[in-house]
Amino acid sequence: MARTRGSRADITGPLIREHARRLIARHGYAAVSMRKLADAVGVQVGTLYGHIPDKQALLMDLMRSHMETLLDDWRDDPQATPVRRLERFVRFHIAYSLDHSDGVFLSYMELRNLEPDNFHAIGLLRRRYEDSLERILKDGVAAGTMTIADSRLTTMALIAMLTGVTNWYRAGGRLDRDRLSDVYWGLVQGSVGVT
Amino acid sequence: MARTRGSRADITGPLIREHARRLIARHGYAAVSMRKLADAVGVQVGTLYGHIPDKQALLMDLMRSHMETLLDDWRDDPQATPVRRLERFVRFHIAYSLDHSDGVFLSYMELRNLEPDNFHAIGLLRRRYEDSLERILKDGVAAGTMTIADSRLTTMALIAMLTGVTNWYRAGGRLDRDRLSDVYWGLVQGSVGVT
DNA sequence: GTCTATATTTAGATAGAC
DNA sequence: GTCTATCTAAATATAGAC
Repeated sequence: MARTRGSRADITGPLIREHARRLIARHGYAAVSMRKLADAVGVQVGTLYGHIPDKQALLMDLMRSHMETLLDDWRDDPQATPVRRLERFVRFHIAYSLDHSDGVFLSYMELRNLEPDNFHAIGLLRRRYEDSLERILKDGVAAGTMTIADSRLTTMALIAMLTGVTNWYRAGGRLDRDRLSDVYWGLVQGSVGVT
Repeated sequence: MARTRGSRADITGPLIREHARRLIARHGYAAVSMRKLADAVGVQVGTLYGHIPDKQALLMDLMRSHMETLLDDWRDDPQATPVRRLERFVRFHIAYSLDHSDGVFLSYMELRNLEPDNFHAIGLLRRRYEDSLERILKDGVAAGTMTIADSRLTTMALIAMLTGVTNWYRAGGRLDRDRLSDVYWGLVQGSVGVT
């Protein structure tokens, strides 16, 4: 039991990431000092550097893990019809965005604070996710069940529309989540001309 | 001609705002120091404070003037049909977003850096703009030329979709602006069930 | 109106004790 | 693994000269 003062090695690392995600999502990367982060976690500043090399690495860790979880959670079903696959994508994206709103917000807002190499790496992961949607749209056109003027533009437009839900939806509000997804799915169906 | 050293009172104020808009849109409010701003403008730090009270007032000035210009430039035409009014809104919003991309981006990203009173004031202006779109959608439903499950949600979804164009559109790219607006207008028509 | 100089606070990061 | 103490740089803002 030769423990030092407040040692809890197993949980401090995750705690730092949790608080950093929340604080940066709320106030922005540059506005969250290492001291404020340490205060939120309940440790001293120096302690942070036992878990992360520097502030930029912390941001990159948050963004990379967010994108990897997103890509890992989304599983397209190539057996289903394109329309059904699109519906699954819409409902998945909304649910994921609401369940991980801080991560979604942060990953979108803090791209500009990544150093060039990190920016490029995250860009590749984002592109993979976008492409998985574009694949569905192209398959829908090929199958004759969707009408789309420009699949790339439509991909970007739909993702912007769906992700925007994090900006105004508040739990306990006028709409419940199922109803929310239903309405969005209706908008998407119309916009891609589902027959 | 008793001018002091580099005095050019008439243009320094506007120059400060122009550079601040560009720098904050690119790097974020907290990341742009008054020194960096002064460097970009070509004056010393102290000079800035002859034109603005403090950094927060500068941000608020940028956001307020942006919203007021937006509201002033958008003129609905109550004589036209709802569908025609919606088309005008879509094309206006895209053109405005591309012509003022720094201002649009900044006004969206830096809301969280406004002090409470300022946040509230900007929120009211944003709400007025949103309401002008929702009015069109409601009129379209009443006229029987649009099918909309939830006008408020659809308003937020459409604005998010249209504003998203600033995130990926680059002048000189694959699409010209007219073609871009055409495609977006097609998406919007479908999503609100224009008959 | 602008510059130089400075007051004061806060930032990211590290060293060494426990 | 964590804390205390500290280094160095950079932040916002102001005072007074020209």
